Amino acid sequence: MATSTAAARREEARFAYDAFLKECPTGQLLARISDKWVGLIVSALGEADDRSMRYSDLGRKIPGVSQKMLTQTLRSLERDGLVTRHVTPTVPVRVDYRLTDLGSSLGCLLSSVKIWAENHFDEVSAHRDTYDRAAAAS
Amino acid sequence: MATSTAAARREEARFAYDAFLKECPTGQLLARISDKWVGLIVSALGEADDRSMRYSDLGRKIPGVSQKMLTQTLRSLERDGLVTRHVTPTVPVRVDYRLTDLGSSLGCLLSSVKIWAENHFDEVSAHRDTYDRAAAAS
DNA sequence: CGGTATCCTTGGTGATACTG
DNA sequence: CAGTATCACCAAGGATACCG
Repeated sequence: MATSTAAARREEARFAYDAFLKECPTGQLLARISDKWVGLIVSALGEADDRSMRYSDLGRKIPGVSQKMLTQTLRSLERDGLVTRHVTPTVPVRVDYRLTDLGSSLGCLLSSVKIWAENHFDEVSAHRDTYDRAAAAS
Repeated sequence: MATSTAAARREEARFAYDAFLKECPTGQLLARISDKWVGLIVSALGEADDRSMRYSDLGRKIPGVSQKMLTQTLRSLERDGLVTRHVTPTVPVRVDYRLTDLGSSLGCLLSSVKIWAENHFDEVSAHRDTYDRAAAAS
């Protein structure tokens, strides 16, 4: 029936997208890396002394992150082999997360992006003002 | 009143977060750069011959992107001065988006990240398998 | 301290249709 | 062709409370 046209097309589109993801896994990985929290966590870890930090220190260093996202992101990073999780079974448990060599290599790139952001922020800001003023003048 | 404790705390937290954004605009910019579509669009544009592409070519080159997201992302990039929008008023209107020098400098960094993703994908994949097998063995 | 489980809101995202 | 506008949806993300 024609009633299922939209649904069918939708399913088809989703299938095509999934197929794309399988054929182009790089895009998948790139999307993961391009995650907001991944960038912040990895660069925070990269700036740390020993490339390692405690869970709560990370939470403090990255304002605005919830426990959930912190844990979730760290888990996925651990799964991807970018960080390692070291548990010290003292009385108050201590957990450290440390960048692996793989993670460090990514960390270098991400911190260069971060540095770019720092260096060009005022420039971007100026462009925004210009753009907004032009829009307001309409 | 005690009844508004949760709401108050929430508002306070939001305020603190906004304050953070103002004090640390770099994070804001970093979050914007770390957008999924920003990465894909900028690197697509960076790989183009003249660093410029037509709207519909971009849509075709980046599978899975909707018109909405494409337009929206391009607008924000234009606002930030990373791309320019050039309209050729022919009969079927032709619109080209081109990376600015600022955008190109970011494009270099993002494509290095993309290259990293390509080079290390199998490594990450291997880590994932190991991790998943360990989890399944529990 | 370092999580996990639960609920709930928000907004990102896509489908559709319409304009110039 | 290149948008804009609207709706509808679902999953990401945050708040909260509870374990080890």
